[in-house]
Amino acid sequence: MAAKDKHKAEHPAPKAEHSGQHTPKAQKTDHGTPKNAPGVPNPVEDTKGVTVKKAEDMPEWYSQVCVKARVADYSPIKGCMVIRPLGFALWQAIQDEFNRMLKEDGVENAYFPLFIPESFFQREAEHAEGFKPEVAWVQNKDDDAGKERFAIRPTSETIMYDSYGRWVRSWRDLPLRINQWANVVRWEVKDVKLFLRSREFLWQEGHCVYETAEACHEETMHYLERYRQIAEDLLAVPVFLGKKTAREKFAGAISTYSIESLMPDGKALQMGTSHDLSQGFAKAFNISFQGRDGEQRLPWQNSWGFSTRLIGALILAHGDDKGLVLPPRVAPNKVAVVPIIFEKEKEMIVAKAEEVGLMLNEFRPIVDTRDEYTSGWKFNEYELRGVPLRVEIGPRDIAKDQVVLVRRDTGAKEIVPFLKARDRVAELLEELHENLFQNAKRRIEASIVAVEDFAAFERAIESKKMVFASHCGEDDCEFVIKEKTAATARCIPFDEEKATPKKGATCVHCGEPAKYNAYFARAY
RNA sequence: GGGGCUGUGGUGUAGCUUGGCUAUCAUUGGAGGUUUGGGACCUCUAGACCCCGGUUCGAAUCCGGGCAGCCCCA
Repeated sequence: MAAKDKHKAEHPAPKAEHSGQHTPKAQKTDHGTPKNAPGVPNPVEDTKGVTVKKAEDMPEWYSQVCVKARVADYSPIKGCMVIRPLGFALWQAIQDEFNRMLKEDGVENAYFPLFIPESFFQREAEHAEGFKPEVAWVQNKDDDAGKERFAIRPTSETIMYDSYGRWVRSWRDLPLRINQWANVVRWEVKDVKLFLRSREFLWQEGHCVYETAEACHEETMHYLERYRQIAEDLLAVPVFLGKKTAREKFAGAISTYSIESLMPDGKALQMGTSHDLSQGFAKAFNISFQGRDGEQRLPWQNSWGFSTRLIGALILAHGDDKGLVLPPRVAPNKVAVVPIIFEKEKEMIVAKAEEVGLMLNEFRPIVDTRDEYTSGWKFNEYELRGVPLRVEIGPRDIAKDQVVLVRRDTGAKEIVPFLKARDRVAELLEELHENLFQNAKRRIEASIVAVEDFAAFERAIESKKMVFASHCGEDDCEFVIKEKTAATARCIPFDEEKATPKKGATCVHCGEPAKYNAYFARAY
């Protein structure tokens, strides 16, 4: 069908353009929405909607929502995924916001190679050991016999710091602050899941070098706060901030800090990490500088990252039995305008819908004027796809100079005068964000239980809760807890008061004196 | 790391136990018509046995291996 209508989807054409009269037949030929028009779906696959309830079978629900809402799709290779336009639009919205932050902070984007020489990995022993099980290697036997093999990056510390070693000479070169948007490969074998655990995923990784430990630590914390903003203010997913235990920290870091959330199935999800690398990599990669005093010194480094896993988080956190619910600030189309078309008034109704689309242009509306689908079909479609607000406009509304607004989160309908629609849409989108966030927050708070003995710990984990408990801080003890319950230490809260055990408190598992309080849960 | 379940048009399925003619049904796609305030209806049409090997006159069906998906345990 005509390419002309491509514009209708997201950029409604002015009313005047449609003032010419056509016969119904000609109209269909000239004005039908083209396949693959942006925003307007072309349902080539199953369009029946999600067949299981979220609360009853979340793994199946999650998979169906990803596939049926056309966020992502499976690929022929285990653990690899196709990110479809809707999923990628979400990623781009996250990128846009984070790039804005980077710019504000003065961190620059760059790009380093996908392949890393094996010898680079071995320079930092703990790092090499930590990533060993999941690195994928490239070795072409014909060309490279006897030569060093290459890793496909699971993370880029080593390849980047090799360059940094040559770039940093003087204190004047510091701080060196670079971010990279890239794909990485971690060869997971078990429990792969779209977005949440895949062999290849997209992420950003910031890698900075500082003159002093203080400056380094400050920015390590600053980016943890940036991640909180991305999760909570952009995606409406509540998180808590904390420090990883020694067992769970990044291989090669002295401290790892993370933002953690709890999904509705009781599983914790790490949504971003910021690592204080101290001087270990600087030593291993010969990054040094001449200080202000003329002495040769080692700099301090951090690295921080989040991935497309965030998309999985927002799907799990907000979706419902009808499908996806997109938090308004990342939704590529915040509004879907659905005209209620009646044959005899078709021209007028379609024109009005386009006028509404134009009025709401800042919200990138989908204006679905196709007449080969009924309005009921479209309602279901945009609900499945998670569009935050639906605007209905039919003959009754036109007669009364009004539109009908329907929220995706609550399903609440309201009628607003035509001229007030734009302002009301803006308000509702904000309310929607807040409502999603508060609902998730209440759910999470209700799912955390403080326990003092191990029997209660096991019961709580078994009933899909997150546990807050005192721990001795011993790696072995933490390991045994994992063996027994499959739960891992998620983080030690920042709040000193929360993190410090009561006087005389003992470890929830081994009974030794407690060193700190931490959150435990089964995790993705 | 261990165990289990599953794989048939784009999607969901019947058939498989007990091998046999043109692989069932619905939906989706295409064409046409009639419709449109919560997944409309009619007519015509297109489209599939995961891959490799074995047993057999004959395999979607039985056997072995592989690949992929899902679940449970650790």
